[in-house]
Amino acid sequence: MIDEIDRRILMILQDNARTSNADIARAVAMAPSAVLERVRKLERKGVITGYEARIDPSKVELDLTAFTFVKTDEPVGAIDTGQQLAGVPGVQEVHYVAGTAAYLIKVRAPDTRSLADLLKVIGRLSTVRDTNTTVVLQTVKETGALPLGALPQPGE
Amino acid sequence: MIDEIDRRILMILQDNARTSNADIARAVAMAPSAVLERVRKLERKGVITGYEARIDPSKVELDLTAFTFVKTDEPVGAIDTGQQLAGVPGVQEVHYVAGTAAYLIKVRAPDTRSLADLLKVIGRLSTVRDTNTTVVLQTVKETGALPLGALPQPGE
DNA sequence: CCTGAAATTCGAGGCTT
DNA sequence: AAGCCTCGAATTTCAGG
Repeated sequence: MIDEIDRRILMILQDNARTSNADIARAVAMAPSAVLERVRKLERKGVITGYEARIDPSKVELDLTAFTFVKTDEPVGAIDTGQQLAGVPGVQEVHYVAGTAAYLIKVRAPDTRSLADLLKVIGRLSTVRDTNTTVVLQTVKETGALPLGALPQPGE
Repeated sequence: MIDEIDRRILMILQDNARTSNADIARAVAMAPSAVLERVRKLERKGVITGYEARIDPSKVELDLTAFTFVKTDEPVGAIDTGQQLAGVPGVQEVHYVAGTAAYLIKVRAPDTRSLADLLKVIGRLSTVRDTNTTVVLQTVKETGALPLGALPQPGE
């Protein structure tokens, strides 16, 4: 379904979504229009789901990152609460995780006061039992790029 | 430093990094070249740090997402271990978090076996004391887009 | 996957504040 | 100096073969 050339195109676009077709074409030794055709097909197949500009949070007054475990009352399998959490401004990610029915969410806020407000909004949702927040002090690495190349070897 | 037009441009590019200058120009009622000039300046100032293509993990055999707390021995303030963690293939994010000297990392793998391999590699790092992994069962929302618009209001 | 025409990019240069 | 505009050659993108 996805051949070696597609993988190389995906790696290039993950690294820089604005790489020109001409440059990609040179890298994979094809005509620019053929590259474009492959990219469009990858988009249609849902392999590429979009293109995002990455913004430095500190440059737009969003210095606070936090991860919050949200425990809920809802029946196992339902993700109603998840949808509600996803709709709260400042919530970047919502993952349903193993263990006690809970979500792990990633949150951005300008400061601790805003974070408190955000957690208050979440705490008010009817199915939310409690929350447990871990504040990030420093982010060493942060990328959406998937490991399309080599994965770690067991080693032994 | 960043005016209202810049904010609108950033919002558009966060949503779709490949939006043409012509389209952005229409949206903000300016000439395309002026938009380009602003984008270049935002890049130079470090506000825009890059452009990433988003790929559906399930379409490239990466169905497993996990968050792992990594406790270390290293002195407070050092992020040496963090750099090492960032270099492990499959590790997307590395955050130094409050509490006991620990990192929270986000990890991608094709399956549980690969995840185990990855955790084995991490466990072998000399400064790593132990790890605690939470596996994601379902991802409801996942975006790198920052909340540039409205943030949640306290409400009361 | 390649060729050719319409749309877009993005630099140069000029105008206004 | 800073910001926007118009203009035109290089590039991107789409239709068709």
